[in-house]
Amino acid sequence: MIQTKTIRTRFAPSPTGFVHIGGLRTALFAFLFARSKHGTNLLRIEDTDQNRLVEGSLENMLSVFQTMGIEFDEGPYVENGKIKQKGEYGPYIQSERKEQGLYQKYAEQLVAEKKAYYCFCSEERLDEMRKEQVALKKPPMYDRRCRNLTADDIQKQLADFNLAGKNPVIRFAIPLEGSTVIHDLIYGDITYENKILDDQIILKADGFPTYHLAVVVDDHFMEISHVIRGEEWIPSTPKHLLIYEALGWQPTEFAHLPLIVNPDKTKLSKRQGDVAVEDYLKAGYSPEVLINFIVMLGWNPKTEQEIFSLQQLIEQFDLAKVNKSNAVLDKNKLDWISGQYIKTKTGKEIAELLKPFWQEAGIKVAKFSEEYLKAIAALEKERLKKLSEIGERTKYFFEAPDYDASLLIWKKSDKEKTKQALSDLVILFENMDLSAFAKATADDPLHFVSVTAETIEKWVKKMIADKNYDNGSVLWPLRVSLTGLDKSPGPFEVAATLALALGKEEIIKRLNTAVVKLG
RNA sequence: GGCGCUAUCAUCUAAUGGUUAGGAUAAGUGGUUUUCAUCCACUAAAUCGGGGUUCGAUUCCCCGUAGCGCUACCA
Repeated sequence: MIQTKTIRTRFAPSPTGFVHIGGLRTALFAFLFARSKHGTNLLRIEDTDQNRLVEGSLENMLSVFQTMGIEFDEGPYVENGKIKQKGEYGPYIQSERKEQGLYQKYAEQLVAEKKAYYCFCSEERLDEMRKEQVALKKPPMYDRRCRNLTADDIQKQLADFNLAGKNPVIRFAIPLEGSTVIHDLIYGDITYENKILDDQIILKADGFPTYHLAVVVDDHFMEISHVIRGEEWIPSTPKHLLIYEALGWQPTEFAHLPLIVNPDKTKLSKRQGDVAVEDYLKAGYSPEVLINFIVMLGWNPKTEQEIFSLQQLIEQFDLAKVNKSNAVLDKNKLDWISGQYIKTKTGKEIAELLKPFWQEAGIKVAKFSEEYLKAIAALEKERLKKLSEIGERTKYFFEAPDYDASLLIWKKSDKEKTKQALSDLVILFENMDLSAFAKATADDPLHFVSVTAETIEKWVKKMIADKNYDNGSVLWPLRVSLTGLDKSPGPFEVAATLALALGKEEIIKRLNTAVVKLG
C-alpha cells in the first residue's frame, strides 16, 4: 500500500500509578508501528480525572519508558528533575489543554448546533434510574430527559444552577437511528446500532472533558493518524466516530489490541502476580527480555524466529499480523527468553547487569576486582534465568560457605572415604603451582580461569586414577567444600575462579574446613 | 440483562478448502555429567459442540456453548 499520509501514533495513559504490563505492550506496538513507517510517536497524558491523579506517577512512567527504550518524539520528558514538553502540538497534558478552554469550546459548539445538550439531572437521580433499569433487566442508559428541554426550560435551569454555583454537564446527542461501523485494522468491521449507544457526558460539571471528548479533540489537533489502544475501547469507539462526524472532522484509523490475561483468563490483576513493569525489572528481567517477551504476546512474524532485537522488531512489525484473541502471560516462556539473552552476553556485560542485584543481596562487590566479577558472571550465565537469583547462587565466591557436613558425602561414597579424598586434595593443591598462569593471563580473567580449570582437572583426575577413586567420591566433596551447595557449576571452574581472586590458599582453607566438619 | 469480541496441544502460536495439523515453552524418557544448568535424541499433547455449503471444512456460513470486554460526571 502506498503511504500518502504521515503516520502519527500516540500512547495516552492516565497518570494513576505505575506502568502496567498491558500498557507497555500498547506503547510498544504504537512505537514499533510508528518507527516501522517512519512516523512519529508521541506521549499524551490523560489527566482529566482530577480525583485519580497519583503524585509522581508521570515521572515514574517516564523513567520506565526510558529504561525500556521506548521513545516518544513529542510529549513530556524529564530534564534536570523537571518535567518539560517537546513538540509542536502541545501541550501534551490534557489538564493544560483544558486550561486553554479547548474542550469547552467544542462542547459548546456542539450544544449550539444541537448535537449536544445541557443535562441538569442530579447524580442521585441518575443512580436511581440505573438501579431501576437494572432491576427491570433493562440496559442501564441515560433516559434522555434533558435532551428535549425547551429553550425556556434550559434558560430557567441554567439560571438556577448559576444561583447555586453549579454547572450542568454536557451530553452528546447520539443519533436516534442508523448505525455506526468501525473499520478496525485488526478486528475488521464492527457494526453498532446507534440506538443502543448512550448519550455520553462529554463535559463534566468541573469543566473537564470526559475521555470521549478529550480523545477526539486531542487526536484531531495532534494530527494523529492511527489510534492503537486496548480492546476494552472497542465499545466506545462508535461514540468517538460520531463525535468526529458531529465536529466535521476526519477520524483517525483504529487498531485495537487483544488483552493480556492471567493464567485463568481473567483480566491481568495484581492479585495473580506482577502487573507493573517495574516489578519485572526488579525481579531481574532485563528490558530487552521484557520487550521480546511482550511483543510475542499477540503478535508474531509468521516465521519461526523467537528472539528479536528492537531493530529487528521495527523492521518486521506489522499491525496486520496482530492476533485477535487474548493472550495468557506465560512466566515459563519469559524465563526461557531471559535465559537465552543472558547466554549470549559476555561475562563483562552480565557482570554490569548483575551488580545492582549483588548489592541487593548484601554483597559488597566494590571490594572485589572487575576481573573476578566478570569470571563469576561468565560461570553462572548459562544457568541464570532471572538476574535477581545471582545473590543466592554466588555467595560462596565472596565469603566461605556454611553447610551441613552430611552434604559433603556423595551418594555412592561414605564418610571415611570422603575424608580421605579431601585430605588427598589438600596435599594435591598444596603442591600445585598456579601462579605461572596468573601472570601469563593477568589481563584476561576468562582465559586464566579456563587454563587454570583445565590444569586443575588434569591434576585431580590423575590423582583419582592413581589412587583408584570414583570421580564422584572426589569431585562431589571438592565441589561442596568450595560452594556449600548441592547444585552449582563444576568444581574445576569454581576452584579456578576462586584462585583468581583469593589464590589457591582459599581452596586449601575450604578443603581443610570440610575435613574438620567431618570430624 | 443488553451490546460486542474471541475460540488450534497446559501456554504462546503456525498452516491449509485436500497435510502424518508444524514450531516454541513447559512436562516426561534416554544420553552426556560428581550436582545443577547447558547440549543432543525421543515421547506424550490440540482444531469447543451441532448443523449447513462442498467431492472434501480445522479453514467459509449459521446456531449453540464457553471465555473475555464494555455497559460512570474512570480512563
